[in-house]
Amino acid sequence: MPELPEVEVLRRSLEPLIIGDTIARVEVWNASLREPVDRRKLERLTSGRTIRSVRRRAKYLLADLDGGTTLVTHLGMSGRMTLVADGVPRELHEHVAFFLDSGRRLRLRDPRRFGLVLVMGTDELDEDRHFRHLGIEPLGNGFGGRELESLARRRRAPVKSFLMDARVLVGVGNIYASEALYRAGIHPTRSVSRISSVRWQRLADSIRQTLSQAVQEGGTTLNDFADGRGREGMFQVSLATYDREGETCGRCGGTIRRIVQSGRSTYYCPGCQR
DNA sequence: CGGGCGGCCTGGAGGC
DNA sequence: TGCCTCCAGGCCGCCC
Repeated sequence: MPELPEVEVLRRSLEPLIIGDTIARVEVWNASLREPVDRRKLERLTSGRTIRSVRRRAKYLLADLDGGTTLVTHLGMSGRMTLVADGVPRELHEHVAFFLDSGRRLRLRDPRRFGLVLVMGTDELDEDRHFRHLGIEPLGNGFGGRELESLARRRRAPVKSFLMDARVLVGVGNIYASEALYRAGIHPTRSVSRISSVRWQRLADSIRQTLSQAVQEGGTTLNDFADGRGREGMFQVSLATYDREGETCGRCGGTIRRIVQSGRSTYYCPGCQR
């Protein structure tokens, strides 16, 4: 579910609410997420510690705690993290919760259990197997057409799969890959070996624009997504192609098509994308 | 090695 | 109403 914009929206919403608060205790009702949650370690490395910063890397949310540890969470496909008062009853599929000194709890709900909760030393993040292979942050410095073009050298994958490869760049999932390609006017099946420098530049600009706009609009809520206060996003209204098979393209009046690439749906406009 | 595919889960939608 | 199949925003390991 959540791609870069959703995790960034979540991060921004939580940051002012939880910085300076202290984790009093942790509850793990169901440890079987994508990887088993290590209760002992989680308890040992988080309880009694104050939250000093809230960051994002790729689609991971990172909370740096006192004592040089970082709490890592990933929402998988269906995860939602919200801050509620202690007294609010546990919701369906609420698997893990952090009770804070302020009398609130940060809870993780994740029906499909593709999410992740980990804790590690802050200095271990870069070498950790979840992070070490990750590519460029598309909203950070050092991302542009030139970088994309050089990463594509000696590869021949379809450009849509390339954009979704976390070793290349992070945060772009199935929705934003389709949307960015539409804005750049590039056909999703085009091989990365056959894209000109000008079009790489246009694609990098489109990725940045699409992601930034989605963050501004609070992310895309198709089913589950909400920020830390439970507010849903608005970017689904701005989607030009995603989940719009058969609808009319706003630019050329053609019909949006759906195809399957590497087992995932891709949406595009045959008139606008070459 | 790059790239495609299946599997991990549950729930919602749509067909009959 | 129920039952079945298909599909879903991520990621990883396996295979060719």
